[in-house]
Amino acid sequence: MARVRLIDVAELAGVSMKTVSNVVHDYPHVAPALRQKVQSAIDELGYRPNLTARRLATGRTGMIALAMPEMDHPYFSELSRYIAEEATRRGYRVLIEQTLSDPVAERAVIGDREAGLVDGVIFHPVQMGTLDIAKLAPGTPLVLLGEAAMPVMTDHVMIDNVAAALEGTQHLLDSGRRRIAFLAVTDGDITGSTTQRLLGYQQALIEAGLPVSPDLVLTARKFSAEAGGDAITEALAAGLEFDGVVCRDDKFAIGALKALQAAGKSVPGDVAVVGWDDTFVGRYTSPTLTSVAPDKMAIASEALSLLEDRIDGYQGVGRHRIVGHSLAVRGSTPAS
Amino acid sequence: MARVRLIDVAELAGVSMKTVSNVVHDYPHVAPALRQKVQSAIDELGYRPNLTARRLATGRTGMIALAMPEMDHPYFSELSRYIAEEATRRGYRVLIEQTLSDPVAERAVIGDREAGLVDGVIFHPVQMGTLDIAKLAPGTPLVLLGEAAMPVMTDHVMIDNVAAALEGTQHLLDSGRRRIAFLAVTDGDITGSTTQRLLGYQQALIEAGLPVSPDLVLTARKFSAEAGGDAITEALAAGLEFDGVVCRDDKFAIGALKALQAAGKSVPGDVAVVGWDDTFVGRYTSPTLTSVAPDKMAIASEALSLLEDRIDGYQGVGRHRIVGHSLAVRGSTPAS
DNA sequence: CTTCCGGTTTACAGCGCTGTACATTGTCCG
DNA sequence: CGGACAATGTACAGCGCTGTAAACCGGAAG
Repeated sequence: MARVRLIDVAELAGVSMKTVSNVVHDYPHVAPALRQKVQSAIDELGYRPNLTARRLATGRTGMIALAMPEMDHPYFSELSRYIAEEATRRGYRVLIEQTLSDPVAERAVIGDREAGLVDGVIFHPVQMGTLDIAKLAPGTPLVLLGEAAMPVMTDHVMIDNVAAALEGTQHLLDSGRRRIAFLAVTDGDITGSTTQRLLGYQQALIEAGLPVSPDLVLTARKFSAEAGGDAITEALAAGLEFDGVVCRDDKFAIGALKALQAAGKSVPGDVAVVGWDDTFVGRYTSPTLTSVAPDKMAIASEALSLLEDRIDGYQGVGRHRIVGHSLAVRGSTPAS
Repeated sequence: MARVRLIDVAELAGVSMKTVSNVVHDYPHVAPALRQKVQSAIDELGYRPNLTARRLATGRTGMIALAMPEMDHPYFSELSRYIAEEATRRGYRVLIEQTLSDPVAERAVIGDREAGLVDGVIFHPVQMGTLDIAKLAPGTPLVLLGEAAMPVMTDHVMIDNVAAALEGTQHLLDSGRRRIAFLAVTDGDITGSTTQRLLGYQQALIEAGLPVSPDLVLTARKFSAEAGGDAITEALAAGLEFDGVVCRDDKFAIGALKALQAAGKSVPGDVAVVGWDDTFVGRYTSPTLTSVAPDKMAIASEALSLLEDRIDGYQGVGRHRIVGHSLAVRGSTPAS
């Protein structure tokens, strides 16, 4: 079962290696008869081109890296799916790179000690600032995902967080809610996401002529459903009154749902809840979860198309694509 | 920003390419002074080895492919995470290959037209039989995941489905349930999983001296939460009585939970529910979901270690590893 | 009949790295 | 002081493929 090489095929067919290569690549100027003969030789030997060698010769790997915090976070796994599909469509393979939000791992993703592995990188940073990123990756084609503030030299895809938060909050206002909490800011949260979402939330309140009360902006220990639930429980225990919650994250929303029910509050009767990311889980909580829904498919296709430009040699300044979002209205908010 | 090559470093340091290579690889027999000099040259030029070239020279790619039906199915995304972590630990990178349960895509995974891309493949087949697989991949190091019936030539990792189903059913029996349904068999389900789980379910009933009633084995249209829920709703409408449900899948269980509640049944009061796979979602349903919990981390590490053997040249017949499982008891079943 | 031309095909030099075989140097004994 | 041996270092041939430049060939044009 020794590997069959191009030259083996060439010898069997009695032609040069290059001709075989041309047949493999469907190069048009090959005489039909020869093409036929070469093809049979290929079939007979079961020849399969060695991609590594091809890569070394062409300098292209046909692979992109997808670097995300966690494969099994619903938002990222859903996004990965679309990116994998879009990449396949465009003829790329996807290498996964799980950073687990670790700064060292994030740095490794782009400042990798090795090179020539992938043609480009799609990266959802958590810890790294855009400046670090730009410094480490001056050459690599790169597209950033998420809410990192406008990088200067790097392409970037996101949704309009302010507008989305505004709409989510508005949805609660429309159904008559007046005391709406925001869940939550987190210590050490250096992502811009929270800030922007909080901004949209405040803007909606202001537009409705309502006061923006700092009490209503809750704080959570960390990013998890439990921590979100605890924040709600504590707020309730402290006597805070609210009839709606806008969450920066479905995980927080799920925690909130549980905590509210545990405290005897009905959802959405007493308190309505809006989540964020429209993940799979929200369809199976009870009640089901109303959630801001980024257009994940659009994120995937925009990211790939920006990346492909860069791979093809585009050198301009960072481009920023805002893709669409909507509000998936479900059981955790009353029909407005 | 031209690429820096090994030879550039060698020239700057005034040594041979191979010595630079030795320094890069921490080969022990290099004189400290020389090592130092080479290292500075590396740093000065910012040299980064070209992996593609290395691969061509060594014949090893340091990558494995992970082929799964869907990246965003909770079970698979959780498993992917562990596999990605384990692979990183062992120095491999992971290429994802999403089959979407499509027979053509599955075939492509192993019978790929190209070669030399990865050192090995971890594959969770859905459509392909083990015979097809063996035929297509006579040379590639390969490890199968899931319940494909004992492949002869291929390594394989799974949990003991019969035992796990038995335990899940027993758990319901222990709490006094006597009419336990199985959710569900599906038309065109050619996976062995359902069969084995059904077997364990029946065995538990027999051991408890209970009749095995075909009525209690429900049928679902397809694999989805909705279809699972519908099956329950229909059974209820047809007047079927049951006080427990063992589900072959968390998705079915989630659908069942919703359908039972919609029909006014309390869970676990009237009907207790056991799911399968212990996915993330089950922690956030209400009630939370008791579920058979395969040891996913063990699956990942066993799979990698079998695969590594094969990559290292092991040629024996297929080995079969049964890894552990447990029952994650939560709110959908009464404490027994 | 020769020339020219475009479509075909070939030979061969890399792509950047590593493994092998061999050369060199230094050290330790007898 | 010479020889044996280990420790270091080098030269160079590939790994399998593709790009380039050049050769080839049959027919249309002159």
